[in-house]
Parts: sequence; C-alpha cells; structure tokens
Amino acid sequence: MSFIVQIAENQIKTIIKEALKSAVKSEKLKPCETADIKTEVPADPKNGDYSTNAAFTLASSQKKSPRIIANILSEYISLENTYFSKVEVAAAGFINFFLNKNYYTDILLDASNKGEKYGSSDYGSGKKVLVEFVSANPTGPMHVGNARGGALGDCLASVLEMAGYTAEREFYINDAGNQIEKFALSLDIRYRQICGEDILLPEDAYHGADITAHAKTFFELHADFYMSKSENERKKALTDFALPINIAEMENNLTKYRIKYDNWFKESSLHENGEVARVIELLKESGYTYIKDDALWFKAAELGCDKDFVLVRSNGIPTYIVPDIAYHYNKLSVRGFDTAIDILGADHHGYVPRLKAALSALGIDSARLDVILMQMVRLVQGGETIKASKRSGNAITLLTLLDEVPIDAARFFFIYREANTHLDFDLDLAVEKSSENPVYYCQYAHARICSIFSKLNDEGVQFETPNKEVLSLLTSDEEKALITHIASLTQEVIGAAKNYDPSRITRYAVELATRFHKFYNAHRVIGEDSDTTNARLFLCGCVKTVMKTVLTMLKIDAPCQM
RNA sequence: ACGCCAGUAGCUCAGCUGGAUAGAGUGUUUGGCUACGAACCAAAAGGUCGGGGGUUCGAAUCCCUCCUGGCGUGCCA
Repeated sequence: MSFIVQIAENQIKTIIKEALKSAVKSEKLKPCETADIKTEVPADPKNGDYSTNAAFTLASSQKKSPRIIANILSEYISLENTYFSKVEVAAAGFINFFLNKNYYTDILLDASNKGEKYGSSDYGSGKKVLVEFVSANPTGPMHVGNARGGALGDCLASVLEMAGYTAEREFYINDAGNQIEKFALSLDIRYRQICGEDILLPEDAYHGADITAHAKTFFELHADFYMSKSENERKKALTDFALPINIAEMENNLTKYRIKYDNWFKESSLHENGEVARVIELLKESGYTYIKDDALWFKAAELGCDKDFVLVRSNGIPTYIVPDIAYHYNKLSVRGFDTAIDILGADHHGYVPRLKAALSALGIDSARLDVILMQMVRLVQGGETIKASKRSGNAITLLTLLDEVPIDAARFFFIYREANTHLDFDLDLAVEKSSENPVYYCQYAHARICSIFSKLNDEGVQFETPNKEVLSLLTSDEEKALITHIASLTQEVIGAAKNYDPSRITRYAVELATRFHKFYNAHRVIGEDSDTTNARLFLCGCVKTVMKTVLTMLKIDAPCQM
C-alpha cells in the first residue's frame, strides 16, 4: 500500500525519465542512465513544492550545462494525469514542480478515510523488534536519566509500531551479580546498626536513605531475630524482602509515567536456567577464548575491539558482560527477535563493541543489535544547573520529578531533543504551564479545533462533508502549508523509525500546531459562505485527528478543554 | 595516548543522509481581540555554521587536520 506523497515523488521520477527518453529520441540529448534522480522540498515555496536535481546529475555525461539540460528536459515534460500543474526551470538548473489541487484534496480525503490509522505504514513489514529501556538497577530509586530513557524507549516502540514493525517493550532487571551483593551488604550493615551493633558502612556501599528505610521496616517485622542467623542467611532474607519492594516500586513509578512493559526480564532467570553457563560453553567452542592467569579471556581484538577482555575471572565468577551476552543471545537467538534495540546511557558506549563482538562469535549478525546512546540530563532551575550527585544522595528521583512536573510535559521534554545531545531539563518551564512550553502549544491547537466544532453544535450550523470540488477551495498559502504537512506524516514516522529518533515526532507536532495557529489567525472557519466553511471544517477535522494521533503515539493527552 | 559523541543567533536547539538568500523557540524592540480560545498571530533585530585546508556545478552536511567540551579505554557494573 503506497501513500500519496510517495506517488507524487515517483511521478516526478517517471516524468523526468520520460522527458529524457523523448529528448533522446529527438536527438537533443544522448542516451544515459538516470539512476539517482532525487526529489526534495525546496525551503522557499517560490521554488515550487518539489524540486529535482536531475539536470545536475546528467551534466557530466551529457557534457552540457545543467541549465541547458533542464531547459531541454522541460520542453518534453508532460504533466498529464499527475499531481502537478506546472514546471519551471530555475537558477543553475533546478526543475521545480508545482502541485495541483488534486493533490491537496486527495491528501485530505486519504487522511480522513484512514482516520486514526493515517500515518501508519507497512514499512517495517512486521519485523519483530525488542526495545529494551530504562533497566535501572533495582537497588535503589530511579533518577531523571531513567526518565529520559523511559520516554525515549516507550515512544520509539510506538513509532516502530506505527511504521509497521512488531515492537515489544522490555525491562531487564539486574537482580544478580555484584550490585546485588553490594545491596545485600548495605542492607545487612544498616540492619545490624539498627540492632545496636557498632559497625560502619563501607565507602563503596549504597548510602541512600532508602536502604536504611528498608532495614528499618525489616526490623519492625522481625526485630533482631536475624542477628542470630549466619550472615548469608541474613543477607538473603534482607534482599528477598527489599528487592521485590523496589521492583514493584519501579513498576508503579513507570506506570505513573505511562509506561507499560510487555516483559520484565530477570537476569537471575538466565543463571537459573543455565543460559549463562551455556553461553560460556558456546564462546569456548567458537574458538575465540583462551586462558591467561587462570582467567578465561575473549579474543575481542580479533573481532575489531581495541583489546581482549575477561569473561570468567580467576576466582571462577563471570564478569558482568557474560550475563549480558547471554541476555542478548536470548533476545536474538532463543526468542528470535529480528532486531534488538537497547537504550543506554552514553557512558556505556565503550561496552557496545564488546557485546557485538561476543554476539558475532556466537554466530549472530551483530548488526541485529542496535544501541541508542543517550547523553546525560542536566536539570536546570532558576537558570542554574543542579548538580545531581548519586553519592550524596541528593539526586532527584523519577518519583519526585513526576510529582512536580505534569506527565505530559515530562514525556514531551525528554524526547524533544535527539538522544545524542545533552538535554537541559528546565524544571521551572515544565512546571509553570507557560506558553513557552511546546507541549501546551500543541495541545492548544487541538483544543481550539474542539472549540470550533462545539461552537458549530451550539449554533446549530450544518456541516456537510465536502466533495472534491468544495475541498479545492482551500488554496491559500496557510491552507496549503497545513495540508502539505499533514501529507508528510507517514514519511515522517518512517524516518523516525529508520533513525530511531522519536524526537522528530514531537517536532512534527509542534510544526503542525504552528501551521494551524497561522491558519487560524489568517482565516475564519465559521462565518464564510457554506462551501468555504465546510471545506475549512473538513481541514480542521483532519488536523485534529492528526494531532491526536501524534500525541497519542507519545502518550500525551489531546484535551479539548485546558 | 587512543576511541566515541558533541561544537549552528545572547540562551536552548532544528536543518529531512550534498542543494537555491542557513531556520524555529526563547530573550530584546514594536504592532494585532466589540472576532471560532491572545496559552495565539505579525514585524524588526540577531550568524566567520569552532578554526584552517580539501573533494565539485554546489558543503552546516562528505574527507583531512587542529582547537574546545563531555564520556569511555578494570579480573567494577
């Protein structure tokens, strides 16, 4: 199923090819290939709705100037049965195409017919993609960095779904390994302190108040009963008590943030079902391992990394990367996803090539793993950056953020910028509900359209679905600009999916709002002659649906009242 | 030392994989409601696209080289 923008662009290519054929037949041009004809939308509308560089690419093989080639081609161009009304040659040899009214009416009818499905495509042809994001350590509360990753991953999954992929959302729970050891140790010491033991918490343990709170609750339930048990028993009891609470808490917070996962995947399950051990065996079989200093090493350097790394320490305990390899092996091989996407903090970038190298050794095409690296979030308040330090425990938690900032604003802000750039999150701006806040700008456009339709009801004005002829009354610059933007939605979603960049969708929404507000200020919808009113109402209806589709995709409300 | 990412208007950022006079928002200045929501719109001002080379009809975009900032390069995770 193809969509109208695509049809129009293909028409241009065909038109140029046909013109070239005719020109060759008349011996004005030499026969040659026209493989890479590109179409683009000129920045300045004076230069048409579409433009092609065909004349430039032909210049060298034709041994003529682009301008002359463009002129020759334009003589042979036929626009019959196309979406174009006019062609012009401009500047050094651009061939500019102007859309006709059929295009605009077809876009609106298409958008209206498809309704909330408009913008969807089968670009991804149902490929199975697993998006793993947040995956915060269950040893403590989530912070604002997780808020960015959460919005990013969740919206990316939505974008992929809309572009025709089958996407699943997954949270990986690091409930094994060293961090959990440290967690257990910290809980244990806090518990013993409460029980009156004179003991200090090591520097590298968890110092957060949440640990103390867990120990206290545990003490209220069991008093000093566990002081008589062995340290291992006590630690196990403490983690068995605290870990589920933390995990449930994360799930609650993320639900509040409107994120719902398809799977919560436990690292411990990979140890229990033997997949970690299995992966170590497979890596050994691959021939990419060796023993040095009693440790098992991986020949990463042979697979493009800068150096080898340790898989199993000399004490027999695997390093952190082994469960991760097993986990990704599970995603791509055991569960058979076509692609795995991880959203990670940029400080993990050095680890990506290693993971990919290990997957290659296991016979998995490492291109099936895509990692999106996310730069850090800086919180700004009162024009100053808040230094968030995990050590001192004054980092702002996700929960605090969600209590202070409307969810709509938080989600929007965190994906307004590309993952790869630092993000300044302005707390004042997000909280203030001010007009500077782009999320309200978008919602306001939606609410305004709702108002128009409710006024219609109040005044008993009859709205008739316009036919093509009536729709072609929409010829002002503002109207055409709106329709053009509606037209671009499908490609925009595909582009966002292709580049793993949901921030394009927020910018699409802002641009849609901008074009609508301009239209709204320049024209009256109700009160013109009935044909014009009907046509404009139809346009407004399309804008409303598209805005709602886009905001819904980002799980942001599209209210009629605000 | 090496590697990754970034450097575009006072500030925060776009720039659609090489196109035409580099764009928004915000801030500054100035206009627009007896009008479907002024949470809006219009106008002015603001630039050596970090510097320097190169590739070609054409570069913010691609290549090289410097400068600056962030982060990596553990038998930590």
